[in-house]
Amino acid sequence: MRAISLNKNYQFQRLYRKKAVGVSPVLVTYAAKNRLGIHRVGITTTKKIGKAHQRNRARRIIREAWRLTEHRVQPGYDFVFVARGRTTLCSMQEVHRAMQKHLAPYFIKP
RNA sequence: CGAGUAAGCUGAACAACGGCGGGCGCAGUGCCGCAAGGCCGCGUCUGAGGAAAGUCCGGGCUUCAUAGGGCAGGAUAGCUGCUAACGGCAGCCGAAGGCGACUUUAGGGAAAGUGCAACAGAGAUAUACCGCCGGCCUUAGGCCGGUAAGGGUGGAAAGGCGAGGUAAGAGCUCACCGGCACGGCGGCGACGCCGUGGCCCUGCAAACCCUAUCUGAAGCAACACCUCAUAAGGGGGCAUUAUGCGGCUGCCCGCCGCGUCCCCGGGUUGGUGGCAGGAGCGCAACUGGCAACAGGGCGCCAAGAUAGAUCGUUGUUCUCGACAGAACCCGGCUUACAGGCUUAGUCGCAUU
RNA sequence: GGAGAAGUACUCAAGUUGGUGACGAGGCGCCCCUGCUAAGGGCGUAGGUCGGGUAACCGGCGCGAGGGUUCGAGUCCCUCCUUCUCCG
Repeated sequence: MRAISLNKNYQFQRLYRKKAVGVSPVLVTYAAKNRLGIHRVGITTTKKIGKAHQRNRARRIIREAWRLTEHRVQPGYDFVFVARGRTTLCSMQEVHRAMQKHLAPYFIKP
């Protein structure tokens, strides 16, 4: 299934006000419950990371990691992933591992 | 073989599985909707660059009056051509550099006018400090006059250099060179060559300026349409129907509209078009032209997103992969860039 | 995506018909005042880098970076870099 993406600034601000649920050198994750019963995901790549090419690279890596993780996460939450400087240099597996760690409390219980 | 010059091309490839944007088709008639239609599924085609970048120029397109008049402002600056246009490109001219192939060049006007040239120096657009020469007074020396050859200062000192000439000197005279003016010849032209003349004219216009040419402004967050709205209310300033205010435009004219501006308050920040068949791309042994380019022929349609699509894993190969991501579209310029390839000249050495 | 503005020492900053040696303030160092500190007062360094000198000191380069015009650029022109602001 396709995830609805967050695009409005106030939607991002709602998550930024909370504490990050996971922090690592390659990824920062924010999470909040919504009442829609579906996933909504936003990706932030700031200008600090680099030019357009580096930011596109970081977005693709994060999006691929989310694609492999999505089926294990309980629906009904908003997530925001923030790329950091090292995200453009590392491999997808590193980001994938960091994301699994950050989202472990939200996994579907067996 | 070595060194060096110029121009151009390219910008890792392949396979499997999974994933993403767009177009087209099919299907269940599964879900939503009154409907148009949308979502889900399958198949198929297609999917970033030479700079997509910087936003430095030019144009298309759109709105503002139908884009109008004048001033101010801005831009360009050898000539001829090319182009939709340009500050771009091509060829040529002049100047500078290089043994050479070749490269670089904002390169109009300083006798239209104004301004600036600090410090140093006697003097900076006009000059006599030292010196040289002559005359007078005459002890050293002083005074008057002539002189720009020599010294010194400076980025720049009154064309350069040699000879004649002179009291000493000086384009004062002469030869050559340089600059200027006039005439002739060649060239579409910039300009070049030749002849004659006299020697009054420093530099800076990327200082003001003059001359010639061009120039209305804003920009796809433009703009058009649909929907919801921009409300109601409160406070304050200006104005009292135009000699006012707002818009087109920095100012004046002209035109259009009419109460207007600020704060509080509360609300909206959705959708569709614009949007990709265009000054389009590719090919060649076509025609004209030195070339830029123009004309014709054949073939092709090739991203169109809207938080923004090209990726992940595995395997193989090589030269081990740089700079880097379309956002309305084109033509240039500039800047960044691992490597690889091609073509055409030049110089040196060796051999024939 | 588009339209603009700025950059001068550690910080805030002045610098116009282009002219010597780049004002100033905070800061910093030393001294005085105090039992000690803060505040206050006085003096000083100007800061960086390269070269020379035992030292005092002298010279060159430096105004975001690189070129150009000029005898001479913080200033004028061109190209880049960085930061900030605005855009129903």
